[in-house]
Amino acid sequence: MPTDKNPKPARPRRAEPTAAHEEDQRLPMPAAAPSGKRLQMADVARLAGVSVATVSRALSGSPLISTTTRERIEALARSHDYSINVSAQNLRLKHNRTIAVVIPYDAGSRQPISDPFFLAMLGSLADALTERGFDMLLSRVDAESLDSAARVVSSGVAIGVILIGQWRHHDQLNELAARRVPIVVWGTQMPQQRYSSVGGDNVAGGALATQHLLDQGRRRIAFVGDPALPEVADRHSGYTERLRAAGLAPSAALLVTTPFDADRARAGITRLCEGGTKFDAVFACSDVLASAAMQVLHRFGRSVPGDVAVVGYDDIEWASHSNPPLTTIRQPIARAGVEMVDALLQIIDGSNVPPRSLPVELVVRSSSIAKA
Amino acid sequence: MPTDKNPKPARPRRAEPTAAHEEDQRLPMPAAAPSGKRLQMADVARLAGVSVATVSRALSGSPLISTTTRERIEALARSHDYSINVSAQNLRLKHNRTIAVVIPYDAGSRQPISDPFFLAMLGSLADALTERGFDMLLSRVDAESLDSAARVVSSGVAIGVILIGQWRHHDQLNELAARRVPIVVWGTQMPQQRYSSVGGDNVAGGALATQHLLDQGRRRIAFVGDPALPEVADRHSGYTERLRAAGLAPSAALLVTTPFDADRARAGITRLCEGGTKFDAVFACSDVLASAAMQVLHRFGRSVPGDVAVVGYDDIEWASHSNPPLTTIRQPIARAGVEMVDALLQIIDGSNVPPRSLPVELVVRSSSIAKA
DNA sequence: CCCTCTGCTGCAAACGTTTGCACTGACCCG
DNA sequence: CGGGTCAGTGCAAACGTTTGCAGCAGAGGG
Repeated sequence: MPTDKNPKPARPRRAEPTAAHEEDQRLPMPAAAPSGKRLQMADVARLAGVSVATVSRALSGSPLISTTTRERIEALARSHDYSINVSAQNLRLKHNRTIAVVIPYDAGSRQPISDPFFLAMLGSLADALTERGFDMLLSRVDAESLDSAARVVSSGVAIGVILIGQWRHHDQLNELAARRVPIVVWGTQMPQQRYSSVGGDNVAGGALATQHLLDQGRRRIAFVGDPALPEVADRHSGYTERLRAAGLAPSAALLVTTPFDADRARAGITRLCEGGTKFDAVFACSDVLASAAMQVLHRFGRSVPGDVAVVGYDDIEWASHSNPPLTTIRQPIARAGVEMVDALLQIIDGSNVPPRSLPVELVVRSSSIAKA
Repeated sequence: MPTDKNPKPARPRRAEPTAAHEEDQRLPMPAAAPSGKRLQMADVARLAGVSVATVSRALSGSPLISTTTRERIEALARSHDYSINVSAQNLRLKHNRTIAVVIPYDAGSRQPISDPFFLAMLGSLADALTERGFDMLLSRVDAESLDSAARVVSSGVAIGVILIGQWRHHDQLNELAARRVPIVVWGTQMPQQRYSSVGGDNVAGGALATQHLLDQGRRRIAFVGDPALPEVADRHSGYTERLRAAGLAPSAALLVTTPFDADRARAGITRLCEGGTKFDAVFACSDVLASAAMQVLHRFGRSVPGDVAVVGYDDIEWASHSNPPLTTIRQPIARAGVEMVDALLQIIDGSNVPPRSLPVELVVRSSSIAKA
């Protein structure tokens, strides 16, 4: 009974005639009425015989409402499956529970959304946000105009931004932070950084991988990645540091500079194989790159790990399924999601959150272990 | 000059005193004011010396506004980086540009969000939605109470739902559709289906894979997957159909029933290998499953493709990098995103969209080709 | 019997847009 | 010069909530 028997004729509100019988014949309506009309708080109030204020308070759990009334209203709302209009609520509250996750779309340095590591991170964030009762708005923005990411918060759609994606956009990010846009980015800490970041400990990761290869008796370790990217730079410094500690000099000939893109990586590694440089190991800055390396090596008839030991980075799902299973540096993906959400929430509360670095871990599988 | 020289003293609106100098000292404010105060349409109007109505029209491109005025206002808005309050707009317009993408979280039949195929689909949807100017709200909901997915639209947060994920929730979905929730699901068409779906042509996919293996001279083809899932059932029927056409009888001993989960798949295939059943090929219902199969086969000393040919499904990124590269059925992921968005938009416009089936394609790589 | 207090509830004013309608000049035509 | 059209603008009423404040009934104390 949508229309109660309450007289109250002086109610020129709006049409809403013939409420009931227009919900199964939707042809007459040109394009509107995807769902007839949704009922709102006022309807619930009428049904319950109370005012909207009471309904509002009841549903929000205000202590001002008696338990009996609250329960009656809750039951009513549920049975009519009423759900509160979030736009109106957000407008009134000047607040919401949405976090924007943006993946910069960088036409230049290719790391399209298909990269499994990013996608896994996305999953992790989705879980972390759901866990804490936030909605996740996923956006793809042009990396060149990152501040369009700020719009999502300045327009009140979301209360903060989590940025994942390889970045060389330090300055833009600093500017965003200066404009008080709550933001957390996945990446390495950089000098003069005014925004918050969460990332794996890339220096340690690079060192771990390199040391492991050295421990296997490898001496000529190729490095695959683009040191122009901050995270890769850190991994590279861990790499050189370990080499030096072992009394070895890093060789430029062993550096394969390539973005996080399988095709480009294959090309680079092919050049390495074709060149005269000898090498007995590869440290690749992502598992995708390591996979590319293994493919090329296979094509050149060099066995893994017999002739060349390979270590990757990230420990994506695939790493354990590859043939041979890939030794790699595990990034704490699940924890990363939680930490980023935590950090962002603190920033929104006004705290100043210093960059965090999460521990990484060497996962030894067979791609780096000589059978001998 | 935030406060203009316009007298207008009778304006008891709200505080907003000392507008300028409270934006860099935010300590006094307890927890609010993460960004001072954001300026709104009224501010822009004041700055421009016009009414809010004019600003609203100018920014929305109404033809009622003269070009000069519009440009002046646009410039003003941009320079003060004003962005319109979306909550207010949505409230007034009773409409928005957000689509919810939900990935059911099914504790039972495991296909966690880490599955690369789903993640790729997510990326595809993100791109398709961005393309068309929609925001994407990503939700994880318990598959058992799928109708909580309806809340997102009945509360006005989104105007429609795209559901991706393996499902055995036909009835719940029918009920959602009956409640006029605009929804599109990724999957196979089923009898008595009242909701819209988009999916690959699973029967054809199963047939394609099977025929290919038959063409390679394989006769005892194991099927890996769980035919209780509608999509897998279709693939299985394509498989049996081709077998029969070749004069072979499908054997229950060659069916490895397993969910889309690498560990469970490994266990199942291990049992197959240990059992006495002979087989010379594997058709796995996802690339992840195929990968698991190849691992187990390797462990049992059976070569791929020499002893056993393997064909997967999906053609995820990994498939081409595997060793040996995996023959597989390619699902048109990029197109899937576009089609689902299209379908949903049509539904929202009131059309009735029949289920769509997208063509799949056999991608031959070395995992199925005997070197002989 | 009056007053206060407590425990609920309702009224009405925001929140920041959009848009129907009314209005104002300017211009043109007869 | 009157009347009509027209382009451009402003007023004010929604949109569906939340919440400060006021009201009101009943209990209890003086």
